[in-house]
Amino acid sequence: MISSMNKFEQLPSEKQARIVDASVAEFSNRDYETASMNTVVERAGIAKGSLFNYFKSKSLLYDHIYKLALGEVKSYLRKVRDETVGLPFEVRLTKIVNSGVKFITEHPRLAKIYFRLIYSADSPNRQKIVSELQILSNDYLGKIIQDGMDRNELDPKLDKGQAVFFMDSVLNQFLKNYHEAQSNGFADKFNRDEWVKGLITFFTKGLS
Amino acid sequence: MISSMNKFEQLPSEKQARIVDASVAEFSNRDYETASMNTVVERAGIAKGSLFNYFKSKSLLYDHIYKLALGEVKSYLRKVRDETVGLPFEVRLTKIVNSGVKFITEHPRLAKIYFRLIYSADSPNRQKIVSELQILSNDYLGKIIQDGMDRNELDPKLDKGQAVFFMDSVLNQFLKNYHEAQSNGFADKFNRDEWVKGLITFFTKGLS
DNA sequence: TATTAAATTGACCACCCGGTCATTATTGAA
DNA sequence: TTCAATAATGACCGGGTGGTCAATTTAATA
Repeated sequence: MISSMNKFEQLPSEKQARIVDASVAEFSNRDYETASMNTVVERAGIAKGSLFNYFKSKSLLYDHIYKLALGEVKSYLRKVRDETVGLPFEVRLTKIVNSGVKFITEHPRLAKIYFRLIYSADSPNRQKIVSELQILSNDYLGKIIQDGMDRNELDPKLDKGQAVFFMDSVLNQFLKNYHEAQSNGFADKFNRDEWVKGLITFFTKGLS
Repeated sequence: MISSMNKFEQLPSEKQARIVDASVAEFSNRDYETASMNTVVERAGIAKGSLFNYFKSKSLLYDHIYKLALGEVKSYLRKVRDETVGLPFEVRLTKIVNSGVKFITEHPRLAKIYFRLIYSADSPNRQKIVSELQILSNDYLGKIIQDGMDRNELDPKLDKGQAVFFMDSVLNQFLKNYHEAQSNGFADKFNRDEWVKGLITFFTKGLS
């Protein structure tokens, strides 16, 4: 099967990089509807017709870009999970949070696309993407939680679906705030270690 | 001082209602940038010039509408807090969640505007609004938590700011999901009591 | 080098946007 | 009933959008 973005993949990689960079820049600072193909071609230094030759529509370009962002997120998560197999729940969680922070620091624009994806109401195919992410998250955090239950670090009678949801909510919101603080220059006001400690305590012991 | 929306306030209330209804409809199903003044005037059955006579700009109309939504949210929250003064933490929390669910059911469009406000990245004055909401939330949940600490139901050494953040993240995300499930017709798949019980247990005892 | 095939270009299209303002319709006082 | 003040109207404006395509440049073949 010939992919619909074959044309793009066959471009010299330097040109691909310019286009990806311009698209990431645009989709990270405007939401999907507002992002402009004109701006992308200007930044990339190519003609509009060329971009529409490589990607048949704005929506297909967006597909390429958000999948790229998600792929990077997944790679960070997979890495930290595999590196911490067998370690206690609290240690793993700490490393996961720190890995999230690292991702945000190293790929702030991809992070913004990721947060737009999970929090905004109007990306194309949003419903499909969100439910894919839920499965991903259930799988990922689900395994971490299951390991914790197997080691008797977590309550074995936990509703795993709920537990995943709770952790996911707090972790994403924390990282989103961290990301905003960082891109506003307030990152120093964030005592990260205090927050990570607080998160762990909250997850394991609650508020009482 | 003569308010800039004096013109609007002096309209016959039936006309006001039509305009508010049309605006709420539009701002609830498109985000700020994408929402169309043309659509609003069509729905409201008035001329475009009239709308711009009542509100000098799209942004001022949006101000009016989101303040209306926030006011309604606040009124629900204030009511349930005042009605539960002196009750145990868990009971209060349960009633707060149920009140949130009630709000979503009774005002689904205002709920959508509220969630857009707190989760989307691109409303006008977003930074200002979000920090106002943080203060509000700190005040509101802060008091609930403080009461819990005073009754020795919660750890008196809690970092209250963190505790508010954690609860806020989970509660908002839960209500947002509930709202989406409801507007997609999947509300019956949501065993609300199970979730409320899970939330309370998570907040008080954590996952272990 | 001559010829053909493929890639690149940007002017152009129809459409929609927020906002304006001269014109028209409505109102209330004399 | 006249007339001035006010309210309502919608055609119109400049500008931006995603997308197209005939014309041109570049690359490959012979």
